Amino acid sequence: MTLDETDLRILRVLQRKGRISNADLSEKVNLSASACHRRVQRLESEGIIRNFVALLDPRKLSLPTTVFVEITLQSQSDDILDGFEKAVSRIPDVLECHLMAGSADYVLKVVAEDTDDFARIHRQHLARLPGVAQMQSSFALRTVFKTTALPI
Amino acid sequence: MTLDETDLRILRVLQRKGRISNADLSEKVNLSASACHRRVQRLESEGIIRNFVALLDPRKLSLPTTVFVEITLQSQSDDILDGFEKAVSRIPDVLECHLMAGSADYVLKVVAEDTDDFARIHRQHLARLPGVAQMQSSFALRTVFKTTALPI
DNA sequence: GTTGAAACTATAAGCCT
DNA sequence: AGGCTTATAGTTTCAAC
Repeated sequence: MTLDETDLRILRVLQRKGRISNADLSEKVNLSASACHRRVQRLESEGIIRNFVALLDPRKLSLPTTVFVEITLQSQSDDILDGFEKAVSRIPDVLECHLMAGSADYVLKVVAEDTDDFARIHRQHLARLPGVAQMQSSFALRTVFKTTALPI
Repeated sequence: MTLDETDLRILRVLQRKGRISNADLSEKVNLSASACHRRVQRLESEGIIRNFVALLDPRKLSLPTTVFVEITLQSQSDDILDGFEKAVSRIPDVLECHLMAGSADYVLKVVAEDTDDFARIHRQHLARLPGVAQMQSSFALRTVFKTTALPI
């Protein structure tokens, strides 16, 4: 399960052009089409490549608002944490959930149409999350940039 | 540039399976292959679909550590902001940069191998960013979940 | 928006070096 | 492991409805 420089080159390309044809990819990494295809298959089956997705434009879908929500729980017992994580994972507007070190227990990344829509998400979903002691929402005024490409 | 329910169905599928064949996609959304293909082309050319990418497993690539970095600048003048944004966009370890309302000016999402690697990123890149007055880093202990699929 | 057909391209599997 | 060949499968463009 070790990655050589050719594997990394393949991954660097696929992180940016997920629908590149195998022929074009093989040319970019100086490999025959069949050898390249075998490597991509291996990277997929080993789970290095998780999946291929389309990235959509949040603004064109009227979801330009990103909000980071810091949450402190009433306690750090496993039951409370599990219950919270299960509940939060069911909210489609929450794109990320991280368990944090330090002050807050969790940070959520939420997308919304606007502040009103975030108020709805808050009322309908966030305010009903179990075990929450405190919640602080920070609005992004503008997303400067965003990438899914890991620095490899 | 208006999206009907079929467009949304196409987008919902492609957000999760970016390499699904047009034949399979057309079946899922109850459309003929050619009509489906035309719609996907339109969604791409209109920029609703930004691009197709491979999502990699950060853990398998030894990048399991996510750090949120809150940054306050020395001033909010356009020059300072532009200089900061230009510089931060050149750091490959920074996956996201958001201009924030409220206390901090910017929030960065950074990935690293471990705390030592983050120390290197901090020393090599973050500490050298122009116009920074204050910086506070918050480590994620665990990413509970993460998706790129917008709630449409 | 649908169907069907044609030319092209990509993918999978087997075999050789 | 890479590379080559063949068979299968998928894509793209066209026409006509």
